[in-house]
Amino acid sequence: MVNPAERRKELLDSIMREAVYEGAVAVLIKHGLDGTTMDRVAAAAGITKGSLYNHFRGKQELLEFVHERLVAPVRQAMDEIVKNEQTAAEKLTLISRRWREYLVQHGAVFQFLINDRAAKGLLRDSEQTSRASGIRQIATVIRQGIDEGAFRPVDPIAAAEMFVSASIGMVEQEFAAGRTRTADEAVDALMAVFLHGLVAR
Amino acid sequence: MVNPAERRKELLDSIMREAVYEGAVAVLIKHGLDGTTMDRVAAAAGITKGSLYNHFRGKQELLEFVHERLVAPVRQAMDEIVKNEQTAAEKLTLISRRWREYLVQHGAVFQFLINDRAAKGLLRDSEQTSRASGIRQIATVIRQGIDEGAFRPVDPIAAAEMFVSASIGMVEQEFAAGRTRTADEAVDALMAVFLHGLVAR
Amino acid sequence: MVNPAERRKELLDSIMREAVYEGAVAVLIKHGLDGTTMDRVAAAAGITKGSLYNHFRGKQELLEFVHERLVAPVRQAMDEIVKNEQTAAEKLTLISRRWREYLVQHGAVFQFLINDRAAKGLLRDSEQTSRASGIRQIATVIRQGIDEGAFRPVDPIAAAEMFVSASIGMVEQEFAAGRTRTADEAVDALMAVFLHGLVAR
Amino acid sequence: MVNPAERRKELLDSIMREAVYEGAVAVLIKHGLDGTTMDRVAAAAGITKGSLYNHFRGKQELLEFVHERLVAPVRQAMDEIVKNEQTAAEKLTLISRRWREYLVQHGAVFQFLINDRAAKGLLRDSEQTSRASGIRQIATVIRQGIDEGAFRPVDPIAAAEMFVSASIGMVEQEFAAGRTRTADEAVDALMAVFLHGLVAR
DNA sequence: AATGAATGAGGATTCATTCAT
DNA sequence: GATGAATGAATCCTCATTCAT
Repeated sequence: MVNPAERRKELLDSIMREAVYEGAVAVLIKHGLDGTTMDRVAAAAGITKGSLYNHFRGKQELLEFVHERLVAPVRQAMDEIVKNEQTAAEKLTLISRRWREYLVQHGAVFQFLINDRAAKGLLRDSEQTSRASGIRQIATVIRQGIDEGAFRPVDPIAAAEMFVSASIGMVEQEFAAGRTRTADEAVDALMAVFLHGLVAR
Repeated sequence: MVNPAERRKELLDSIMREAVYEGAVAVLIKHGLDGTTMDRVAAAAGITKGSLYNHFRGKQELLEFVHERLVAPVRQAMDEIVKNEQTAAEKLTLISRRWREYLVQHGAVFQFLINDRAAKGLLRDSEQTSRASGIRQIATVIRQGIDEGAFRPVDPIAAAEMFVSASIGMVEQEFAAGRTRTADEAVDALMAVFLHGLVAR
Repeated sequence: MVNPAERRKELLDSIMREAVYEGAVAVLIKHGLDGTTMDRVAAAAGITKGSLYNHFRGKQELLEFVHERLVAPVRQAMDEIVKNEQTAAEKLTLISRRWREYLVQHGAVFQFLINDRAAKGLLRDSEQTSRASGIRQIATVIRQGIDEGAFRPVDPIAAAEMFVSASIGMVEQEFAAGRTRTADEAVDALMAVFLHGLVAR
Repeated sequence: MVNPAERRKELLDSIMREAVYEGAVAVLIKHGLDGTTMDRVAAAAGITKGSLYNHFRGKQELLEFVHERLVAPVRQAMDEIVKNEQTAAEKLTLISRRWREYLVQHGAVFQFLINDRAAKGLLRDSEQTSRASGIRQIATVIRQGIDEGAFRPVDPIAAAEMFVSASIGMVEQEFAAGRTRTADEAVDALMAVFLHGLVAR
């Protein structure tokens, strides 16, 4: 298909992008989005600033690349879960658990990728898309639950927005307060409220 | 207690801080948090940059002052609602509605005050405190509900975190997507899920 | 009219602009327009780059200020000459001589201010205006000559463009070739051609 | 003389230089001299930047090559005109017309080739030579006119400098002002002044 | 207490040129 | 001879903060 020369080129390029990815994540963790300068990313990636600009058109493109690499696994996991043969409730629980694992694992980074969305022009599109697509997926699951008669006829979009925000919000508060919850605790608490509501019967 | 001279000083100072507040809000709306420079705030407040530093130790203190003034009314409203003689469910509904009104009303500003929270070092403490105190209040209400037997025995803190995040998240999504919900729609959707859960009976 | 404080402010400001002017001219002479960086101008003016930006919105504004200061005397001289009670031919001769003096005197600088006009966005408006206004003035004089019956009915604008371009062009060629003409030689040659043409009678 | 291998090399080389010429002109037109980077030229020529440096020592040499190719036809035309069996006045008129056609035709490019001459170190020599050689040719024609008794005994070099500068200057002003003259208008105006002068008789 | 000029430490981006493959 | 990734020096511009008047 491709000749060896091209293959090597692509390999080198992917190695490079890998280095940039890791460098950028390191910088994001250490200095925050605002402290993530091209200088620092280049240094952390072991290349020069000039080289960075040979591979990324600018800061925004670089950050979108990093963002995408960071978010892709979660998106994939969600895609699979949504396609499963499971009840809507089970799917929501699974999604909740996967997210939590991922958020906690990438803690310091998500702290910034999640929050700065609208604030800076840097990620607007990709992040907006990413959060929005998560919401769409969850809305699909909720709609499934409603169709199957398992869920009450709530507004699926609104409910999905709540679910996403609440999931992220819990993790955020833990980071902010330095508190910690086990995955079970967190997922149980979330699902308890979302599935059965606060009102006793 | 205080002599007239001091009194006048304080009066002048409060007038000045008022001007700064209004100027800063105008700048926040127009330029966003990132575009909110000391220069612009000074100009918008009708004073000079030097004066700003005579009244605020630095940018962070200034922004915290503005933030506090912005958030105070909401906090007060919440305090009153929490102290009311109403059921927990009624209180949550009221809080939800008040918030929504406030968020939508201050749209452009909250857009930034809410989002940039953790991202920049600028507001960390005050915002954290502010969000955290909201969560504490709501947790109190939820605990009340549990004690009265109206709510199921969920983790009040976790539930409060969800409630706050979901409320803000819904408004955020509306801003981001350019969509609009009426207050009733939004509050009904929120309360439907939080009070009765997704699961049908 | 103005209080002493304002007066001092303005004085300081004008001293500063003077320093910038001289620094900028020095840099223009030494490094050319392309080598005229904000850094170098600041250094040559004995201030810091930051200060430069407190007084000029950007490079373009700075260069336009320098350009204006450089060109103003010529424009004034021309205004006066045009208003004189003299024949059109005398006026053209006078203008030609004044220009030559000025061009030769400011040699190295004009070299750049004159040439880069359209090439860079830096001076477009002001220089265009400046050259264009010179052309307009000369066209007025030529029109006067025609009206008085002293000049033939040529196209005044076209003739003025030729006169200006030819005047500048001669000096340019001298600079470029390292040659030198006395003012008399140059003016005589120019006026000989423009007043009486090449054709013998 | 040359073996076939060398011959093929030269052929390839000339094809390549042709591509570079066309690419460079396209870039000059689209981005201006300042926006003419080696990257863009390489891309427009369909080769890689590295290759550019295998065929041109650097940017200056490349631009001088392009300049030369651009100017050659005009020079040739002038050579022929100068050698003609015509009166000096006829030759000047012809030259003026040819130039005008060429300048207008290559508008966007000349815009930069002409103006930036002295400003940038890029073309100094070649352009200087090119303009200087034009002046020499015209001076020859003027000298011819003087020798034949048709022209008055002006300084031929000075007059040639005026003629060249005035010709170019008129076109420049048209570009700058967005105005347009027909070839006849322009040539008539130019020759009217240069041949017969401003003074009426 | 007000002023506003001065500061200086960044930060994003561009580009001609080199060089290993 | 072609390739194109790497380089690194330059350049314009921003802003929080200080300080003499």
